[in-house]
Amino acid sequence: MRYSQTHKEETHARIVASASERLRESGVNGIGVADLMRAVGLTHGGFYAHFDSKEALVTESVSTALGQTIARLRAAAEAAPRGQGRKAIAESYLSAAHRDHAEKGCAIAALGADVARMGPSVKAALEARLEEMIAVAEEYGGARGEARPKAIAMLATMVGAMVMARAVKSKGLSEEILESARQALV
Amino acid sequence: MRYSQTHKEETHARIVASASERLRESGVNGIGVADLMRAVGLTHGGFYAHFDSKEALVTESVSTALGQTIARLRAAAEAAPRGQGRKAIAESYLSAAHRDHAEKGCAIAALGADVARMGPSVKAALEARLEEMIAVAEEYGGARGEARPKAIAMLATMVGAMVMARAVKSKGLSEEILESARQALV
DNA sequence: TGTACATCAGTGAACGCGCGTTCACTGATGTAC
DNA sequence: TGTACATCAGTGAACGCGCGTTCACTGATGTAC
Repeated sequence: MRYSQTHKEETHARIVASASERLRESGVNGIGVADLMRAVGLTHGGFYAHFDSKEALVTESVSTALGQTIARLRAAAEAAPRGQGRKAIAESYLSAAHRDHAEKGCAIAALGADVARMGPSVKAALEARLEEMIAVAEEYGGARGEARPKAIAMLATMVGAMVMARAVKSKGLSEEILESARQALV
Repeated sequence: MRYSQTHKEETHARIVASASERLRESGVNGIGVADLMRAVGLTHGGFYAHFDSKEALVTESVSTALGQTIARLRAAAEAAPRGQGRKAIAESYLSAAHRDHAEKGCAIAALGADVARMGPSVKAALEARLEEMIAVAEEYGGARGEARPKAIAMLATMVGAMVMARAVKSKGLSEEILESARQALV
């Protein structure tokens, strides 16, 4: 086919963008390479011309997904009135929309436990993005002193609340979990 | 074989006890029925005499696992000096040992995202145990007023910190996450 | 400008293997006589 | 007490299917002449 010089890179990016959603939706072991390729209109045979392994795709997908989440949190903080950045971040993350659309949401909440069972390169990719996330939370945290541990604890509360809110059956308890976390992050 | 009246119940319990560890270790889609049965010295054919489906085993396994976690947290709180229950719960949960042994740890941190993708009966089983966990956190939370939301937020912080501490590559950041969550839950 | 050719992104069959589930069967046991 | 039998927990082969990965091949393209 020999398209333009950037054609392969564009296809690669399309695969990652699509896979990052499908993986968050189904879990790493919940969807296969063939389905991930089919989702962008390709066949599975071509997969290994783009990635060394499924794990390599997961690595890129997690990084891409978290990059988007970070951008969203930063945008929410910047759009908020002065001094309200922390609150805006918490409310953006702890929304019903986020809970109901894991495929567009935080990859730590959706795939954190899967990544914990994978190799060091996936964990390193998640870690690099987590450091960016900590930096954002720190910047808008409004804490005087101890800013970094407070930023980390804030993220832990958000991630844990999202995992719990999704794993529970009753809508009432799910809402209560999100609201409790929001209150705690005032 | 026709053993004693309780023989089948004992085998059933042995399968659940073993599976609850293997599932936390590997994730719901990371280990199969045959391996789970092999782990207790049985063959996979007998599985459906004990459970309607793999999902039914996951339901029982999650409930059993969380029952143990709740007992452990309660024991830590009861062993602590008066007024130190909350701190004892946080330190028990946010330990390096817990991070390094997911198979013996909290099923919400290990399997929460998997449960979120499963049917209502698994979610209902997790929810029932989560309510017990909230009750324990509330009892020892030491909060005056707003005890329940504070208990929920505490659990969210613990679960999220554990997920993040396990998903990260560097030991330093992992420790920092646990320590930040401990500080936040003073 | 027109034609032959080298490139290489993507195809699809195949590899060995494990998945969840079903089912006819086995054989050690407690019970009935 | 001794023997025949009904029970049923557990066995293992088989179902159709999907898994991650490999590889010989295709065919539309940009380039060289």
